[in-house]
Amino acid sequence: MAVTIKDVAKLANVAPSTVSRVIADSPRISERTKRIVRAAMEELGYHPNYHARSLANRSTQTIGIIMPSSGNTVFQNPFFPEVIRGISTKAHENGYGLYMTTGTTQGEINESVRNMVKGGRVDGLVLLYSRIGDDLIDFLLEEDFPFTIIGKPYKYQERIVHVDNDNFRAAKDATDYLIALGHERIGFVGGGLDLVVTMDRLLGYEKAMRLSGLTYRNDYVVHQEFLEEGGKEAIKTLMSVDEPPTGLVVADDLMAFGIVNALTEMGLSVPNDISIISFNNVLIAQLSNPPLTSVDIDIFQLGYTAVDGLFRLIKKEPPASNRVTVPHKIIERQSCAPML
Amino acid sequence: MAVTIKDVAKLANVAPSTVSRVIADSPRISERTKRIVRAAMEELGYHPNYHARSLANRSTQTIGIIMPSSGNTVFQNPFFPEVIRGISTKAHENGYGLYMTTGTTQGEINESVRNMVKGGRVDGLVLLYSRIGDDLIDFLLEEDFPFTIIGKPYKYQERIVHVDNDNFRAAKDATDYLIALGHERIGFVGGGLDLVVTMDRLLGYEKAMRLSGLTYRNDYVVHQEFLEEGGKEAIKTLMSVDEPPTGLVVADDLMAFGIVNALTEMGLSVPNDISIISFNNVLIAQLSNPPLTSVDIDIFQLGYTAVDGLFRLIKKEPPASNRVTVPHKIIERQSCAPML
DNA sequence: TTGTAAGCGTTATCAA
DNA sequence: TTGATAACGCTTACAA
Repeated sequence: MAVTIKDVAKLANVAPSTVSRVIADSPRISERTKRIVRAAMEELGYHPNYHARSLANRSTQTIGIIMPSSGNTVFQNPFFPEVIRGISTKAHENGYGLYMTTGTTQGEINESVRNMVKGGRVDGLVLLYSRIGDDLIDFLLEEDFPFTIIGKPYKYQERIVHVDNDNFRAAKDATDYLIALGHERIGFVGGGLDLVVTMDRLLGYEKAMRLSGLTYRNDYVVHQEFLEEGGKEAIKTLMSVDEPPTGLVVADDLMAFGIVNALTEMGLSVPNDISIISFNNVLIAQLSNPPLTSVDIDIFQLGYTAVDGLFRLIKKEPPASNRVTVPHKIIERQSCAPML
Repeated sequence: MAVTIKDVAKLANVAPSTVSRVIADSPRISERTKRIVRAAMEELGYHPNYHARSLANRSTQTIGIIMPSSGNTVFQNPFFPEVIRGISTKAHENGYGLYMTTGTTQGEINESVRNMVKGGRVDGLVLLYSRIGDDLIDFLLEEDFPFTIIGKPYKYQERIVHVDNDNFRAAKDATDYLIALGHERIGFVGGGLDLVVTMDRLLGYEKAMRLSGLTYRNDYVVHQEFLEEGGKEAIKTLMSVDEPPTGLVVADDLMAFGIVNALTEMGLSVPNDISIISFNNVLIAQLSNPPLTSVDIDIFQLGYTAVDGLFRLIKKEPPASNRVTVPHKIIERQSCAPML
């Protein structure tokens, strides 16, 4: 059996409560007693039991990370490691650890979130996605449980602390970039339509098209998963319409990469035949051939800031604002060319 | 205050212990009682408290992941997301969650591991690296705490369950591959010399060189961090010796990628001026220009199998073998050319 | 088949 | 400044 606070108390000739106070470095304990108790802890190799502590304390020093379903495929997209890097950096700065489960279905995810929350397993949650109609949000709000969202909540935006890019604007900028190069037949490749980020970017794209007097065509808009495969599927669809687009706004680098590869296989060239601008600016964007012009959304910062907000919530400090917008910027590389 | 087992007991008109048994689905409780209790749980929205449970139980249903120091930079290498993907898949299959802390220094890591272990925060540990002289291993062995290593332990190999590639052989294969292409001046770029994997691969490289009667030159061997930057540094050193190598065995794709880029900047071409074969076969290897010939080590499987072994340990099932070797294979792409 | 009661290892409250 | 003692919410002998 492990050594407990009682063993230490016995050895140090004090009460268990005193030991507890020494652990907490309470100012109401004499330096002398502290020394003695600490010596006893040292001698016995004492370490506080985490669960007993959390139970008495109602605090866990850990935050939960909720990923979109199928953690299995999610890690294939470099977005997630990078956002976790931001999260873990901030968490670590505050002595917090990270807990994550991966579920294959949304049902599994919901179940595991309920367990985390109701079971008191974590002090707060960061949601790495925002899906339209997600009932997790209602649940968390109802429970009054601290959480932040990376992305824009599909409702209750004033009530939910979230960190996001201005995706509408970013997509509009990206589209305008293509338009400025002289493109008129511009397509859009997004992720699932149930993701808020997809909607925002789609809207930004649409706005740019309309403002420039270009026609918005339904068959120029395709939705796929944020994976290389998704890109390949998307481009097949797009190239099969009459008068295929000459420019593409793609919501994810990995998808764009898939598109470039598929195009190359078809004997078409980027940017000579088709220009592509994508989102995220992960390493792949640099490595792609040609390197991709991509909208940098500062993924690390997204994660870091979300945790910052979460800590405020946990400490019940009212946040300055419920929404933090992380700036984006277009990184120009070689996947876009002017129309002749 | 949250709803507890007592509230449920009261509503269902049974003792708390009965409720507990229903949760555990004990066969010694009548179906009728189970129904009543479950209805009560439902009605009150009861969820068991995780910490109380773990405390009474001494089981946490979570496994800890230990990464090499500075989790901050570690996620930049795609090795880690991929290995975590394997880990999380297997963990999820068994209803386990993942806990991870990131430390900036080895001291911080050690401290947080001690806390996890002594504090009973996790049921077992997976170490994602193996460093020579790592005292974590002695600690864990001493505590008799379940853990597995991805890589080869630097000592006690018969006692520690670990999952590894045959890195000696893999490096020998890689070197032989270059030799078969006619290269004679072959360099080696590895990670930190304190990593066991580096040593194994270096030894394999050396063996191949000697067996083929080629000279092993100290100035052909360089060690750097497993990052793009590391690669750039390495190649600077290597190109400054007299008679620089014409072929390179590089222990990591990301490094190799850095090398290729640096070489390109110097006006040299891969594979025409220098052939490169690297390790890991992550996405970057495909994307690099030229695509890299790389030794696939099945990272996912490494993670998956390590957790499998860990569960055996936790359940005290003696494992078939303490060492599992995951097969490697060379994926040929376009970064190697024959010497003329 | 179910109830009683003693832990599990802390923290927090109230006295002293 | 310290000590008793009652929570915290659950599991598990031991009884019944």
